[in-house]
Amino acid sequence: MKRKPNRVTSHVVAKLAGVSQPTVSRAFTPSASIAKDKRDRVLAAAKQLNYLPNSIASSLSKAHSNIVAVIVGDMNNPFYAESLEIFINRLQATGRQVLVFSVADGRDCDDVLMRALRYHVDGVVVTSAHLSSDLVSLSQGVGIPITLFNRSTADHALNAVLCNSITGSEILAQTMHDAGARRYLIVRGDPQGSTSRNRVKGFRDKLESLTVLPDAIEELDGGSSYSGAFDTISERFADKGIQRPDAIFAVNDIMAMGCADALRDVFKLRIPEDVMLAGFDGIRPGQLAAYQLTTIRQPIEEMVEKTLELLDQTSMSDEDDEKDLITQTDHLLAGTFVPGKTVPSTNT
Amino acid sequence: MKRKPNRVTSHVVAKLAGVSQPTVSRAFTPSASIAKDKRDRVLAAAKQLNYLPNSIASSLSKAHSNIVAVIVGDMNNPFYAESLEIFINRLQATGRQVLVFSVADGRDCDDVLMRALRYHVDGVVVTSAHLSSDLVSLSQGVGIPITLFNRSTADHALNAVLCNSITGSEILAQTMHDAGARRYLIVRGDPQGSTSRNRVKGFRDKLESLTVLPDAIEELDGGSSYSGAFDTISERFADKGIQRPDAIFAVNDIMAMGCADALRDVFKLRIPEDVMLAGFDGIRPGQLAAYQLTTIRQPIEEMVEKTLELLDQTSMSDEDDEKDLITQTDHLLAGTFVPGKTVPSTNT
DNA sequence: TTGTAGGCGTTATCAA
DNA sequence: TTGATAACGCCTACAA
Repeated sequence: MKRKPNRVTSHVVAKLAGVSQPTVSRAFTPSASIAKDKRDRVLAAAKQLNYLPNSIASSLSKAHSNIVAVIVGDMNNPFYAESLEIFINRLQATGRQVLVFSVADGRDCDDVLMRALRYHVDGVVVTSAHLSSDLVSLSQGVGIPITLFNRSTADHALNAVLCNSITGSEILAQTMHDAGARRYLIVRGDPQGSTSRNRVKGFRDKLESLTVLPDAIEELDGGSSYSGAFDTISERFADKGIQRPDAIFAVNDIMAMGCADALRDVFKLRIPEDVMLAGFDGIRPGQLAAYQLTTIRQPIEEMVEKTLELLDQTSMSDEDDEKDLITQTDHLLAGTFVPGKTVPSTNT
Repeated sequence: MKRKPNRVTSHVVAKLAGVSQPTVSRAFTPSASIAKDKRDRVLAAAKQLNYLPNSIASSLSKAHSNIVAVIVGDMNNPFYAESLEIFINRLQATGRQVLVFSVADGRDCDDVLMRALRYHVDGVVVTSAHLSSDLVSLSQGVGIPITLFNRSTADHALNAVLCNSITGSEILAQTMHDAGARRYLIVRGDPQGSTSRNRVKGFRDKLESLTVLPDAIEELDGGSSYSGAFDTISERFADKGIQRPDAIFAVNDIMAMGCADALRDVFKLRIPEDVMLAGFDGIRPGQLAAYQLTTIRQPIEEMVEKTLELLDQTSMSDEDDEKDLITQTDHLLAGTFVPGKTVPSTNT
């Protein structure tokens, strides 16, 4: 159980450079005040010895770790893959690193969050799954800020950054209605998830205000995935007895893609001539030539920016005075309507 | 600059539980020998105080961090997104965390690797970009193992895990040849990358052994991306003067998808009737109804498993005796031929 | 600008 | 099994 032989620490470098250990530390701190020649001497010694400052030790003495945890759910949904990449790039650009965690589906999010907290990360971004309120209060006790991304909690216990699902869905409902849709099918995602619920609600409410009768609106579960939606459509359209919808709203693009493929390949239906289709998210593959979905694009870049901003604010705030806490709330950003080719355009 | 007020450490818990500080540590170590009643008392106190063991401090005392760094290149290529997810799941399952880094295109990989090394990670997985030999030797000096994933180095300075590109490409060449292809177009990826080079080589060599003449084989750059390949095909096929190929081999699926869309949507060509097409990787979107690519599926799960195995072996090995070092080499795993529908089948 | 001394929160060592 | 004590490698005082 011997220690590694070549553990080269700042002390070793200091000795070689003929300076004190803190001077080595200063040489690696851009803002520190140190004589140029000493810094050069230290850096030379460091290079010679293959010395790298130990960020772990640094994190221990400083209060923060320069690490942000990101908890992702379904990486098969390009929306989350794209988001993750942007988080990584933004954080890297500001000298921070990303500790990623993946949560299968439902419950083990708590476990994963606990791990993140143990690393004393500077903040946690949750893009998926539900947190138990125990864990939320724990994180607040420990003083690590959490921000939800693309979802929110009923009680607004946490900051959340989202694209405005309601207004987005309303636009899609209006567009389909204008294009002459009469019978609607909504393919929802996780019924527990706030995002799917809001999108469904926005869509339904808008249709209602357009005097579409409730029994002209059908709703099915698409499991939030390509294959789930594919199967749902396959099953629904297989039954020729029931009247088919002429407009389908999938609450996210990945499901819309599943719908599109089922409609075209299994039932030889044309989109939008036979059935019109809309999605939500604006993911890249949904805009490929094979799909060109009519959808709402989430402003991912801005959402990421906002999320990080909130984390920083929250961690800045001194938790001495409880009353001074930043109010936890939802932050809604507007999405962009993408016309696409899966709903006929009417204004030309 | 006051410290956080509620810093609850093992000392605090120890005091409340009426034990010594190391006993608290033991209570959180499954394998430690500690009386059951004491452990219970400690855990109760910990819960009451919202105490979580500080993994950063733990990493400092122990020699390792339980963190593995994964450097990803192009997250828009689902192959890497899928791989990353599997790495995360595997590592999480074994009690380790993943620090992800993203490398834009070429050069800044060194910077990112340096950061990883500073965190004294247990290992580094590189799925993209080129490492300077300086950095490689630095990492070896520091004693942190690096394994390449889906790429290799010319000098075998590092362990690498790859799918056998040569044999895979040979199968594709044979299949297309059997299907009656006469004029071939290879769409390559990064010409610097070992993976693209090997796939091109395997394909060409096989064609040569089938007595296809070199001037019946064309090669173009597809930039390793959907849009790059889309553009390349668009440009090439726009020129009707030059004879068109009747078979296209894109060295990865994401480019094959770009080729497919360009062929179908821009030039109204049918696949495989007018042009046959093959990819490589076996990514999920490439098997969607809209594409159903003929391709080679990389055994990602096994590749990940092997990669982690190599990291563990290397970090186990005592670096006292230089001679005992595990030999760095390429580890080739076999891919699976996926028939798909973009090359006509001939055996039925 | 530089060096000395102490602390960050944990695990390892060694007696008891 | 338990507790005292010493690392782990850095940063932040503070004094020179």
